[in-house]
Amino acid sequence: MSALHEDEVFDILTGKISGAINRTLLRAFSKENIDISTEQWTVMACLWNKDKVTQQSLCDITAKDKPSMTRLIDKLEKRNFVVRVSDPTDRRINLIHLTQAGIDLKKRSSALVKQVAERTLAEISDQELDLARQVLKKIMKNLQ
Amino acid sequence: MSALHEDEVFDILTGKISGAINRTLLRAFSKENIDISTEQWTVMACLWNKDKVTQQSLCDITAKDKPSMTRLIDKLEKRNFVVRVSDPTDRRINLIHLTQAGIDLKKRSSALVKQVAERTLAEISDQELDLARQVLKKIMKNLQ
DNA sequence: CCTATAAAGTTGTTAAGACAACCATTGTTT
DNA sequence: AAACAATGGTTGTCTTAACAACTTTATAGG
Repeated sequence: MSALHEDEVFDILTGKISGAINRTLLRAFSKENIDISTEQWTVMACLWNKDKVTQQSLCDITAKDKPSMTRLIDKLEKRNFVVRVSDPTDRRINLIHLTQAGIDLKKRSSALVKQVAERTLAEISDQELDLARQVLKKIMKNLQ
Repeated sequence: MSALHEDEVFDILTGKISGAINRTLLRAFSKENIDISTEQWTVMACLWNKDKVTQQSLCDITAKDKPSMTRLIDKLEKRNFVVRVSDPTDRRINLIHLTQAGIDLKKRSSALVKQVAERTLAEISDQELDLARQVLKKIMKNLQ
């Protein structure tokens, strides 16, 4: 009857789910000597999908704020996975370019990610997943 | 066909959902001059449900590690919402007791939390929510 | 023009999580 | 009883997130 199921909202709130996935993936990376955090990986995943974009657009996609992105990219640049390239037509803008090492990282990590995703979603049907996805979408929309 | 819907796993991974709920609630607290973080609130919520428990049991419930809990409780103690009480029968143990201020905080915050929860879950039927919950439960189980 | 405003990034501060190493106390095993 | 392991907490270090304040560059209005 009630629309409030506090325990479940609570679990999402505490980040139990995302935290658990995060830790699992991080351990998988470290086990394979891939020296990258999951946060850094999500930025890389954006770039593998579309390269040479602004920091701001990476913020929008990952729902992180600008300072967080600045520091993440600092670390990725230090590890030589990306470089900042100033946009000649608008000098406020940094376009983030993948390096060869950044491109190579995709191959090294994608098998691991697929493995973790499969383990995470085991025994969940496509139907169930679709429904869960719709609910999550509505929640995101409700929060703007 | 494929069980991999990477974009959605990705959203959970990035903590987009939990982050958005978190920020919304934090802003609601701060707007009402309730000086507490959402992480601190989740610990308080555990205590409102069951008082005088060990730090370890709070770790288990919130899925945080011991150092994180030590520091969260440091902060809650500094704000006078809880006190550490040494267990006389086992001197390794701190039992975390709510103070009167800690008890009072529940009333001040619960309306806000209910409001945010309602906004978060708007236009989502009980059926949908149940299904989503089952999926999340399976995911948690898959990750141990 | 030129002033105001907005956008893109950076820096500073504080809070939090992960991990390892550690201390104190209790339980167990001979 | 003594050595050992296990449990409950704390501290140290590194990484990350949120928010505010700031710099630089571009755009819009008068």
